Amino acid sequence: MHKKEITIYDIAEKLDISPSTVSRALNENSLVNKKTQKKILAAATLMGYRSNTFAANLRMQRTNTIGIIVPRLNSYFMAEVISGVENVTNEAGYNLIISQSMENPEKEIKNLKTMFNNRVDGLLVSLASGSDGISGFGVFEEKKIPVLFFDRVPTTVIVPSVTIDNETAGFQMTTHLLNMGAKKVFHITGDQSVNVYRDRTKGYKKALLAAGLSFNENQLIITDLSEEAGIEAANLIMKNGGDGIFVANDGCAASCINELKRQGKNIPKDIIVGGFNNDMISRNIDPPLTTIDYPGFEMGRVIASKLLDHLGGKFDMHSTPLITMKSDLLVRSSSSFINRNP
Amino acid sequence: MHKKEITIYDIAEKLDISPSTVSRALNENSLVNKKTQKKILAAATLMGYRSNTFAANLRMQRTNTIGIIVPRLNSYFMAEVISGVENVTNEAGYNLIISQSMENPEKEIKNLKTMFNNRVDGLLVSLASGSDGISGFGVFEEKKIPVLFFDRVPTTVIVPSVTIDNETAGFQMTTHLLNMGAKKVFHITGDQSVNVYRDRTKGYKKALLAAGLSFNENQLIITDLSEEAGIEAANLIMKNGGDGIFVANDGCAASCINELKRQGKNIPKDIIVGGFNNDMISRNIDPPLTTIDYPGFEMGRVIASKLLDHLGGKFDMHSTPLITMKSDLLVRSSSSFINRNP
DNA sequence: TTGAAAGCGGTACCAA
DNA sequence: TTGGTACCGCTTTCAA
Repeated sequence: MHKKEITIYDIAEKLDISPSTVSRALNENSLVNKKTQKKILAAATLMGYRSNTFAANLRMQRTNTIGIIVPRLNSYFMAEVISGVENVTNEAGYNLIISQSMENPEKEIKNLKTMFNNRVDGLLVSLASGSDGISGFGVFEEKKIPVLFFDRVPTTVIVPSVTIDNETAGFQMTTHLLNMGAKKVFHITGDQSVNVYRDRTKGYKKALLAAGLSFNENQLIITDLSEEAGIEAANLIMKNGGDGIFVANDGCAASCINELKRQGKNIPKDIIVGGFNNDMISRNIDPPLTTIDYPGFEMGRVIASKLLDHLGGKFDMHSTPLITMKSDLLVRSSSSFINRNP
Repeated sequence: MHKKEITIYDIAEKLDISPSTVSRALNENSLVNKKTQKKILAAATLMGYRSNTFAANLRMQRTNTIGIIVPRLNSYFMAEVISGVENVTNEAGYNLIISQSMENPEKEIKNLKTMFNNRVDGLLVSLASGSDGISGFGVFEEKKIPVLFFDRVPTTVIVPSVTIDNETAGFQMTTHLLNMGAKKVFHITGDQSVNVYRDRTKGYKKALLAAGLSFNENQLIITDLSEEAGIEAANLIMKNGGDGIFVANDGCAASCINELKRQGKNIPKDIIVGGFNNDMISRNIDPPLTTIDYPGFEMGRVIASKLLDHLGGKFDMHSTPLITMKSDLLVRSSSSFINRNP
């Protein structure tokens, strides 16, 4: 059905040389004569030759492909990360194959299997909530296929991972809210089996403690961090009274703020709020949201580079498994009287 | 370095049967005896066999991989689309390889080449601004590799594509703004060589005409639709005076509204505004933004299904090349006095 | 219902 | 610097 593909044999025959030489020339192997190479390259373009990756992969036992599995593709943060990853892998001539676990550990294992069967050279993973980061990964270890975790990483084992210091960030944010005068700070967060949320909560509690405040269980609101959850949490806070909120992501913080406003609260006069991620939304709601700058694109570039460097033998990921990236507290009007909009 | 992989030959040897039979059994070929098959399957799992996709691909001349090229990965809309695509392709056992053109036609061509060399079975493309959707695509046509365009599609040729009716949406939005009492409606949009923006502008002009208004060149503000562009546009509108704005995306609309508010304007009292896409941000700014609901996830599912159906021979994409999806006008407070927040 | 064997298109070792 | 050739692992035709 397809027109016949041109192979190195066709080129070899036409030029009356051996396939080995053609192969070498095409791969810019320095062993071949400059003139022969030029001739071969010219013939290749002329004949419309394209290399067959599969034959090469089959022979070389590698694929030039790296895989990435994320909990969900459709978040601003993940989109940024993937953009950063693509940027690096594409540059380096690697293919990127993507899948999402939909926050489902079983689907994660299924995706893992697919990646494995597709012989990815390396894997980037951000865990589904509820996943331990162990089940399903054994095969990769056995076959020495490098796996690098990022953002949501396993915590019961030490494996190569890139994160930010969520606990410190949570501590900074909470301390900031307390410093701005909040007396009763709520914390809206996600599934505590996920390291990022658990650590942010840890930082939150630590900050309360450091300020001599006791932690009250009903100030901790555990949700799925959706827009809807923000609204429900707002209602809860209206009922229980509070003057500060630290939300573990910006989208949820935004909808929470809006609900509070609808109910007549003034932000930041009555309640001050901080989010997390520095999503586009944090800059554009009213008032602009104090948040933690968590640079997704940059993280994407970092994890891809680490993995490729490891594959290239430039350094061993396992020698310094735990990498922490910088994150920053960004103070905006939602938590500050001084900068508040008129 | 790697532990030796188990192949069908290993299984064959162990069971003292031929590789052909093993291959058949593994592929659930009905020719093989049920008992033999059971035995083979058991041995395969026991021995830790995994099929080598490359050998199979090489032999079968197909890859079970589809490619997607988008202008930019890091937008809420694209993230939704890709999520939808992944959903379908993963379900169907296809791999998804992704790349972004960074709005650069040359990079688009490079990516096209990579996809081609990787022998993708089919390709999904949303064009870089400035791309004609022709250069670089010839090889796909020659080799009969199906290419399906979406959102940003070629306009000088008729090729399989999935879009929404941008002109009608633009017309609806503008008409709505006029109906709500706006006398001078600005339009902030993107590169007019891109079909989506050009068509929205067409709809905008048509609506003005239908309302008996003449189109004034300085009411058309062409930008890159970034957050910064929204701010600049706001300043321009402050200078020239206007009481309605139709912005071709929500992010830019959001920052524009915020700048107008900073300069003392009341939305919607002084100026009413409409956006495009129904991004998360549109629901959470103040006031909530009237917009066009453009369901990205759904579009992702549609394009992936179409392409896979085509590959499966279920229908020919070329028989009905132009598919238009539904989009809806969502009226919110940014353009309506009645629903306005107190 | 099973087996033998010829490829698919490269790569790389060994010889020349 | 080049050529000959075995081999990567699977699928499939033909024969048994």
